[in-house]
Amino acid sequence: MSLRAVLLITLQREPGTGYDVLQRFRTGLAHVWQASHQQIYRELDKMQREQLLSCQTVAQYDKPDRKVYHITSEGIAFLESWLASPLGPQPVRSPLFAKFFVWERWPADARHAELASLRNTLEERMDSYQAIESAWFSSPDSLHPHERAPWHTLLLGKRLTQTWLAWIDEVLEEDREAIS
Amino acid sequence: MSLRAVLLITLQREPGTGYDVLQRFRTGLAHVWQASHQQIYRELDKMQREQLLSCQTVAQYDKPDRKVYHITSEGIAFLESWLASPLGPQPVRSPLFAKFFVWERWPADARHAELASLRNTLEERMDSYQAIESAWFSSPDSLHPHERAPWHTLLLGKRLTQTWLAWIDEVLEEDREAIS
DNA sequence: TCTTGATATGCAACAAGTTGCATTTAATGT
DNA sequence: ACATTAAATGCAACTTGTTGCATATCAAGA
Repeated sequence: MSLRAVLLITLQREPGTGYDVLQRFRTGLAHVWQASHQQIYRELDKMQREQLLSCQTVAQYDKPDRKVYHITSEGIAFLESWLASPLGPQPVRSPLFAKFFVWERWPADARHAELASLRNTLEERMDSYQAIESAWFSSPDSLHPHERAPWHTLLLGKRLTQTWLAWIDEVLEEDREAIS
Repeated sequence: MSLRAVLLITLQREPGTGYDVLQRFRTGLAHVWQASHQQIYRELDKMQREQLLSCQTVAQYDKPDRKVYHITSEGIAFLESWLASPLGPQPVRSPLFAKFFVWERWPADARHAELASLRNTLEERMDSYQAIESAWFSSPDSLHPHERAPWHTLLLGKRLTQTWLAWIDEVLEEDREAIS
């Protein structure tokens, strides 16, 4: 249900195609939602059939058509009711922690590769958050109240990522000491 | 795939029934994995059919049978190969952050209810982590190296939860100021 | 006594997300 | 000249997770 809501949120700000949404998920919405193109296209199509979105097909000579989706009044109603109803707790599912639980069976080289690659992912994530911050929230004090809210989420995203990074470094350090 | 691995991990430590696993997910594994009883029962059954687990049906007079699952050598092989292969990044999906993106459309009372209930969930989570720590890791310095690893994950879980709590309080505070 | 909650298991239908495949055009790099 | 990447869309099959329902026993509390 949340994918729908996120699609409505971004299309309400600005109408666009499936591909446009995919790009937004990769850039300005990177810390909010990620989905594959298949999922996006399928959901947009379904939402159009359910009247939450309307679609203008823009023909382009010698190129495949662009399908530009717009939110409808039904879509707005759906979004408002989604906003009004509480989310309910998200289940904890951490395969990495599971691996830590069987540390003794986890081969050292696989462990190091895993943690190094995770560290890398987190640093890239940090960079992308930083990029979003520079692009949209360079002077937080002069933001309108409703612009401050998304800025806060970015702040939390950064803090959580930093907490992870610090922890990984501690674990790697302890592992190095244990070997020596 | 990760649910399978988690089931193998806990059943390798100690054989048990679906219900047993459900209890472990609610207590000692609360910061690692959570799943509903339906999911657990179905997956255990499937894994038995695929020879990753064996099952002893223990009849109990006047009570429904207990199905005790044990890991097989194939199950161990599966687990080892899961441990050896890297996890790949988990997609970011945060419906709460999405709500923050449309702050201006998010009714104030729904917002407060949402944040208060999340705060509550996080504090309960913190308590359950604390309970796990007291029960299993009361003296971290005297733990064996492979016992320290799961303790580390608990530490990270606590830190992440605390980061969330601090952030929520900041947001609530700013919101109160904005109203006054 | 009656109800609630814990123990213990399961089916069926559905929703959400992944993986693999497939197409066309244009631009850019080797 | 050839290969790759980006732009742009989609289908089909599969896996994973949720929701609603259903069953039976036992203990404890109102």
